[in-house]
Amino acid sequence: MEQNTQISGAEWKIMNILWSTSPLTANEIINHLGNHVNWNDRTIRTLINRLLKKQAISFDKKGREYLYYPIVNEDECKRKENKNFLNRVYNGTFSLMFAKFLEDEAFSKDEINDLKKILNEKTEK
Amino acid sequence: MEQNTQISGAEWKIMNILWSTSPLTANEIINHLGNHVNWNDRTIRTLINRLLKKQAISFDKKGREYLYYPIVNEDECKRKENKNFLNRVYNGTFSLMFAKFLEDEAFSKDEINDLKKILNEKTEK
DNA sequence: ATACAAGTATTACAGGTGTAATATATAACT
DNA sequence: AGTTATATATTACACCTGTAATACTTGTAT
Repeated sequence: MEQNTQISGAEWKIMNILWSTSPLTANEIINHLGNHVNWNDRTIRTLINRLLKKQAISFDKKGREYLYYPIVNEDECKRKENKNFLNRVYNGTFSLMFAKFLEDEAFSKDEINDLKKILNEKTEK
Repeated sequence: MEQNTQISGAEWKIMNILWSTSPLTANEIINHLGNHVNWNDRTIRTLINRLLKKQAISFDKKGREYLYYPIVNEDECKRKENKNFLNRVYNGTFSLMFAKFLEDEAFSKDEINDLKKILNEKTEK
């Protein structure tokens, strides 16, 4: 994917599915999405085609179907989105963002402990 | 602002300025932005007008100038953006997002301690 | 070999966005 | 009071997005 092309909100749903399971046919993608969203099949196929055009995914042929798989790196895309979001909303200040998330989201004790563990691991390195 | 209207990436820059300092004239906004971005004055005025139309900001007249100020709540907007971002990129799983941010961003010891403090405060409540 | 079902490819269309340029109104100076 | 400099308001335009519908192709069953 050209470094300036961008994955749109709707397209992210598809990328996340393909990053977690691939390759998948269009129909399989549609089925996976069935649980989460309420889009027309046509719409999903449009999004798949846009991702192809953006060179975020590619495919191999299997009979008359295509088997789609990501060709952009998940970590890299998420990193880029993180950065954009942080800059856009919080002028790049992570602790501001973090504080606001914690304010609003409800976390169980376990989840908070997980976060602490993640932080501690970071500290040790 | 209607709850379905959205603040665009470029518009966020202006909202963040007005949330931190207001009211401001268009020229003052342009000056504040001068430090951060490289937009034509015309562009900035367009964005101000779009925010007016979206009823995210309003103004009082001062002579021939307008004094702009936000009329949407900062916390609420950021909360909404947080939620959208988290859902879009991480399927709503905060710890995934958190881990990835920590992976990629460079933090000083002090910053990490800040984060820990924020977490501890959350725990105590 | 042919028709059809089921894929893929192309086209549609309105509203949002980045990025300005042009037009209009008016406070203020002479 | 008329002119002008400077604000604001309107218009422009191409690309992106959400959301499909329609057209085209082709593997496969008869």
